[in-house]
Amino acid sequence: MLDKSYEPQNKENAIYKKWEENSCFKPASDLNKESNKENFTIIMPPPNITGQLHIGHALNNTTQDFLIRYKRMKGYNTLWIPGTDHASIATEVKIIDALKKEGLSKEKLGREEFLKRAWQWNEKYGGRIKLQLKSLGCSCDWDRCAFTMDDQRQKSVLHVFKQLYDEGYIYRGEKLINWCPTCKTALSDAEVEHVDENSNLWYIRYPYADKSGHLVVATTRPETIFGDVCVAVNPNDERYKDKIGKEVTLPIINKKIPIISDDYVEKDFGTGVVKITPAHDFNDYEVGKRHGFEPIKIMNLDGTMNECCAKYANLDRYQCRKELIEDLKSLDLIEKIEPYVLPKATCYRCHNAVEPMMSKQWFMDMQEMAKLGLDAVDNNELEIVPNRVQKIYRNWLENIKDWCISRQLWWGHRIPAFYCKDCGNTMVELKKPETCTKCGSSNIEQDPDVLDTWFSSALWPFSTLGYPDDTKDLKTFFPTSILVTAQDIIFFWVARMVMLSKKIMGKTPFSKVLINGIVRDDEGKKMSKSSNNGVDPIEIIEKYGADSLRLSLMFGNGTGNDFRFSEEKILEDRKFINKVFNSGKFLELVLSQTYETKLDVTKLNIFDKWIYTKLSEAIEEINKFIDSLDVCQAVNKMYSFVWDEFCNYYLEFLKPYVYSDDQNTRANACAILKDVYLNILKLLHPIIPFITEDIYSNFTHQFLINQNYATSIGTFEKESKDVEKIISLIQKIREVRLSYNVAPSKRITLVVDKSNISKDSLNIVNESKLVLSKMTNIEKIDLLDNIDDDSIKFVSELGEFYFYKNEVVDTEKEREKINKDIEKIIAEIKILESRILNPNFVSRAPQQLVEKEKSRYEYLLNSKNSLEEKLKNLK
RNA sequence: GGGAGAUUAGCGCAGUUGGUAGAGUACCUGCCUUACAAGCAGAGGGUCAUAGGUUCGAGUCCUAUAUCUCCCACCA
Repeated sequence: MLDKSYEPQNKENAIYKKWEENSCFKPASDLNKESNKENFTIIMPPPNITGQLHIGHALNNTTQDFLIRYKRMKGYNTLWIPGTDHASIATEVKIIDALKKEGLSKEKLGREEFLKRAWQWNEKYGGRIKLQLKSLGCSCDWDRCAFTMDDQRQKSVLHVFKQLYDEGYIYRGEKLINWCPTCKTALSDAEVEHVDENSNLWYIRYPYADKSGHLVVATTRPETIFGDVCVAVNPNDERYKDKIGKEVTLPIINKKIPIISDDYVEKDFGTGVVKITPAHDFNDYEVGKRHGFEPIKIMNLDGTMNECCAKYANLDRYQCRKELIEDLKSLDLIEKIEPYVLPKATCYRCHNAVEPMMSKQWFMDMQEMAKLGLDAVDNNELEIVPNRVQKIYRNWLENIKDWCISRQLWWGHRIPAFYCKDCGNTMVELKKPETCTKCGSSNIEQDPDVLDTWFSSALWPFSTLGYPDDTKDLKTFFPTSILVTAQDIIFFWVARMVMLSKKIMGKTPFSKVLINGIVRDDEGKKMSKSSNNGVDPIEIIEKYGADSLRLSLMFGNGTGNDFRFSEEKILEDRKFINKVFNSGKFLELVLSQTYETKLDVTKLNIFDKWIYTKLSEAIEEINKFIDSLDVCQAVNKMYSFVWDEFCNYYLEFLKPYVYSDDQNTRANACAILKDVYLNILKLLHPIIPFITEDIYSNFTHQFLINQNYATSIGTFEKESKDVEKIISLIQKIREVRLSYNVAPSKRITLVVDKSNISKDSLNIVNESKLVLSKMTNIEKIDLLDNIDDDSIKFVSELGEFYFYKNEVVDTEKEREKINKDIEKIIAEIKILESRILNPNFVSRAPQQLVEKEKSRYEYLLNSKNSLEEKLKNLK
């Protein structure tokens, strides 16, 4: 028995449990079942364990689950691997915050204790995430669930690191890198975010060393003057040509530095003179290198100034700036101060200012890697949907710099580099070496740093399948089929997976990437942890059910377009599920009042043939849409087929038959209804898995999740067209009844002019007598040889029909109505004339179209004439 | 500074080879018709941001402009 009404809240968890217990999420190959088709594999983008999932994750995972469920029913050997990401820096930031509240710090706790905390954190939040995914109905194989820090994934990371080191792609060196003084770690370029900040451009006087006056330097960072190695001008700048080679004296510390020329300097910006601080600015670093200057470090890693900065040593850089400006002012060395907006580099995790700093770090050489990534799209090994995103991907790879992969953090994969403390030898090994390979000393220490969290993510498509071990999974499921992800991690993640998969595995990790849109809140703002407007999917699921949430996320939103989330939309979309549920109730009711026979295909009436044709068309269209990853359109089609065609028409067509007095008619009608309905459940299962499973098992005592996808008995063109004509007749009758204000309860007579209707039309009308009377409240159909002049005439595709005037009446309404119709027709005639009377159209448009328009034109002219005549005869 | 997307009915949106603008929701009218009032039947509502262009024909292709959003970016 189905529930009294649609109430998903208490059922979904139980259904999910049943699926799990019955290994429904396993690939067929695991269960030694034959699967008739190839593999279909998705590796889930692992959510960070920093917190819980929001609606954006729900959208992402619903899309994946939709595809997996669809392919599973299509007979593919499907595997969806779930997992979570340790999110090195993000998690560490969170844990440090939590420690702060306890009055603790990372340092006080020590590395070992800190890592214990991190693992506890993982238990808690990783667990919550899994629960959320299950609530959403994700049919992933939990036995294969992976975590970027679990043993197998650690093993993958070590192997890849060692291989790339041995091959020379990974190296260690001192370079200018992005440093977060708050998180106290290096960052990659991708981890730096630029935000506009209102600041100033300070014009500082640098006196010439020979005291012959001064140069004015414009800078946004006055506090870095202590690290200046020279000042630069453009070689073609007439103002300064004769000054090149002279020296200026740095204020405060009175150090002499030369004036050099470099093309990098723009004549038109500021004063055309740039101070060069190689240790604290990326451009200056390049300029300094070109001219052979050693960078001078002036900052400590915590963002305070160091001993090079005279009395400002140990001041924070911003405090230093403030005091320095005051001091320069009192020395009359500030020419002027202009307000200036500059893009400030900030840390993508803590959002504090990032400093370029000289530091010894590990890097990955990206030149060759980038080429691999570009090849993937150039050779069509990788398709990105929507296509425009490919440009972003390509642009990033074309401008890539070496990747700084070491982080001064504790939570992450410890770099497998070991240093001999006696001779300084570096060894990269999977295990700590007992003795130094060079000097034999046993005084060996491991590098304290960990890897960028995205290093392990980059290996995800093969680490999850068991790399570096030669596993069956790796052989069977790599490369995977499709990646579904969000646009904002295309650099962090997608590009790096492609590069490293090609490098390590020799193959592109997936052939397609589907980029889903960004979820916004109901005010249109991006949902994110930082803006704190995220919505917990579980909250929504508890209120409306997972099916409602899933449907709402996928319905009526262009695939890849941004999505505006609102509870109102869920309420609207939930109605569809209610509709599906209630049509199931109807089937149940009808079955309870009859006995069932085997479906007799030879006994289909025109309505049955129509719905099967419609079902075929729907299946075909939906398949096409899903194959082109247009999930939105697929769901739109499901919606209109089920609601409009099945519920609104077919169920009504069917009623006279399922309530028929003839047992056989009744039994067959029920069997057909059941067949169509069960196929609809199959059709809908990928989008609303719980309710469809619940109803399906209620009728069949079988799992729906593992059934084959929907099929139809066939298509019947003639009957299908006939029924379309009946539908238009029904609509016409309803319209006419309403326009004459005939009470819905009033049963009236439909009149047919015997001499003026085709045999075919008459047959169709006869066959649909029952249906017509039920759906339009027609009492009887009169076939007459002569029609009274004052009968109410209307035209449908089946021919001309009439109502008796005394049953319908009201001349005034009639006149109004006819006038309105004529107006409409005239408008359309005008449009058609503009074409048909245009010789260009007639000669250049496709012949078929021309014919069609012409006959439509004829038809409209006739209709217009007869209506005008009608109007004349109206008394 | 560079790039991308958006602009369609009151609202939030769909519309892939160019061929008379679509569903949902809201509003209006009439219905508690034995699956469903979370429903049924019907009506109204749009020079598809603006201006040009290509074409027999443009929401759809091209070029500008405007507004909004996002991404990238070292002009000190």
